[in-house]
Amino acid sequence: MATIKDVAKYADVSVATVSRYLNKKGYLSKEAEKAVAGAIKALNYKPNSVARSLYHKNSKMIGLIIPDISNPFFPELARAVEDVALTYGYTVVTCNTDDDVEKEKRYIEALKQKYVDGLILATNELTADDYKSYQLPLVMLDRSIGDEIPSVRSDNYKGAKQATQLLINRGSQFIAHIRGPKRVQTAEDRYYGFKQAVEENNMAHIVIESGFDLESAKQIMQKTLSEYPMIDGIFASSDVMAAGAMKAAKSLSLNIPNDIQLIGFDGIPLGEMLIPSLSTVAQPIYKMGALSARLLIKQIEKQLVERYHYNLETTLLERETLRSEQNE
Amino acid sequence: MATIKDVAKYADVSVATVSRYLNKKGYLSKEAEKAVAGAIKALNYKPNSVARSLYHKNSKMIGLIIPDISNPFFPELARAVEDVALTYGYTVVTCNTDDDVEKEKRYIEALKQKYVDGLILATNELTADDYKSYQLPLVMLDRSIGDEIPSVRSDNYKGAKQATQLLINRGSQFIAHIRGPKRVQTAEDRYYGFKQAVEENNMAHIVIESGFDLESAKQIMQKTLSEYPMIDGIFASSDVMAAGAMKAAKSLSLNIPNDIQLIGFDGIPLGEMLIPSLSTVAQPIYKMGALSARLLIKQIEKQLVERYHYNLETTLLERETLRSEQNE
DNA sequence: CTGAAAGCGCTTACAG
DNA sequence: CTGAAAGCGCTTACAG
Repeated sequence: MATIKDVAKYADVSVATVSRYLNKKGYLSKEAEKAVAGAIKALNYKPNSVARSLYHKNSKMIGLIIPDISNPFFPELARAVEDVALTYGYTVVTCNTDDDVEKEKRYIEALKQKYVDGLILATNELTADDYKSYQLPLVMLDRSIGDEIPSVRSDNYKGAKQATQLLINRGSQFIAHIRGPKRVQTAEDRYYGFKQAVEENNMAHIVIESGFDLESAKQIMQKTLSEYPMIDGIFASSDVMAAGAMKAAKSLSLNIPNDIQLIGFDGIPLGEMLIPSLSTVAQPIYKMGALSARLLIKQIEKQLVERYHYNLETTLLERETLRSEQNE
Repeated sequence: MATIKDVAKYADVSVATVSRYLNKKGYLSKEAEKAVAGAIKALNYKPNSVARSLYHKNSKMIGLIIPDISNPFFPELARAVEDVALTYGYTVVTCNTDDDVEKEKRYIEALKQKYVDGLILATNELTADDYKSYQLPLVMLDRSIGDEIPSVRSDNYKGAKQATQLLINRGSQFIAHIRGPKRVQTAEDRYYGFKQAVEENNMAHIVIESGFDLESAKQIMQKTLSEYPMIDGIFASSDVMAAGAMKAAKSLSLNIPNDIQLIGFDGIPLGEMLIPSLSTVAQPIYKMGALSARLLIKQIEKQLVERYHYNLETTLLERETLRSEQNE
């Protein structure tokens, strides 16, 4: 690979001149400009990013810290972050932490040693103080943690409340909420939205807790449906959990939506693939990813950040796991 | 952040000595060792990866080039690559090319400027010559391209043949194969496997082509099932396409597996979430990712690579879209 | 066993 | 408008 020295020699100027040309900084005579341009072309010269990094103490890389890319919520998010990053000339390094604090810390250390310019965090483990100690531009995705670190979330509370209300409007009389783990903020918010709606309507209900995976949701839902045959509506805290609930209902020969109406949360592609297709509270996943990337880059580039916290609207997607309006 | 100079000053030795300590190279007196260790601890010193990169012309980063992380085949692959990379101290940069040659080239250029150590390619666009011109350690994932570049694939031909044979054994009389685009090597291989099986059995069949997405598969399958009501078995070139076929059958009130048996390809988590759960030819996705990462790292570290080309076994997963053995 | 020096490929004050 | 020089934070021959 050609270096700036090779270009300078070829163009018969100094490396400083080549550098000025590259960065469009400082004065350059027309001749010098032409000579350098020619040399760059002739040698197929590309500036070395590592050398630039060393000088500038930046890397044009951002880190995306997520629990697990295999969880179907994250690929679209990751995709959005990458698309925006590419637009602004950044590269993204995705790190799967499996919700392991030590792993997360190690990853962040490694990234700092590489001069990453900033971090998007979609994990739940560290505290605001930990994060501040990194002295890096940051964005929290899907959670917030104090006022100082910008955050992008969707309105989990409101979406959950709407979903529950819809179940009620469509005639469910006894609603089960299968919620996610207590330590996960979004699971909490959704639970409170559910709670608000059932209480406002004085609705019979039950809340059960499960992991976010299909199998746990299926198991616990099977048990719950057997014990509480009066359940005729389910609000699941994620689409994958909803798929588990569908399996559970099927195994008990319960028909969806006739015997039980079902609504999930997230709006991942899976929902459409199910039969019946899954009604859900769709989060603007791509938008969340894109927005957090933009927020991060603004901070990195020291531009004005007008707003620090985003609570994005969700969309109710009525599909086949809900009875039609006529039945209201 | 502390630098090697700070450490040297603190320990009252030269930076060369600190460097020797860091790299466990060359002789070091016990005292020097102790002093340096103390200084590193006291200053919480971490070596700067960028400076190291500049000297060594490497980066401990590998690039993973895929069409689109949103395609459910890729997250698990990406996850495996990252897990193995982490083990060996590498960071992975995932790049989505959308099967766009220019985008792929730009990504690779950008990675080279950052001194990436090697590339895992799961894309279909460039030629062996393009790749060789990059002068980087390479592994082809899910395709192969000449003998010189190592490759990791699963045995698409054999898996497809087995799937088709299974459909036949279970009593299907007229089998449709919904295949992927011609330009995709895996789609071709699966098609040939299908072809071989139907020909060996003298089985009535039809082949239709579709994109790998749900919607195209559904549309074209709807049309095909209407035109060919005698179809009683479908082999889909991917699980997502199979989900589309399920939707199509459902829309025509056809029962799976009673009216039509169905088998997909890939073994992504989606298959289990469907109702009925999808029978499929499971690729060892995680293993493919892990193996390609190991192969790449071996090349990077100039270790002996015993084998260049891997054709991994698939596993037939019999689930609910196939009739039970009694019906054979 | 240890340090001074050169070099990896850039950028940017500084002097001219 | 342009070049020589110092510096970003490391590593490694080389000399002692």
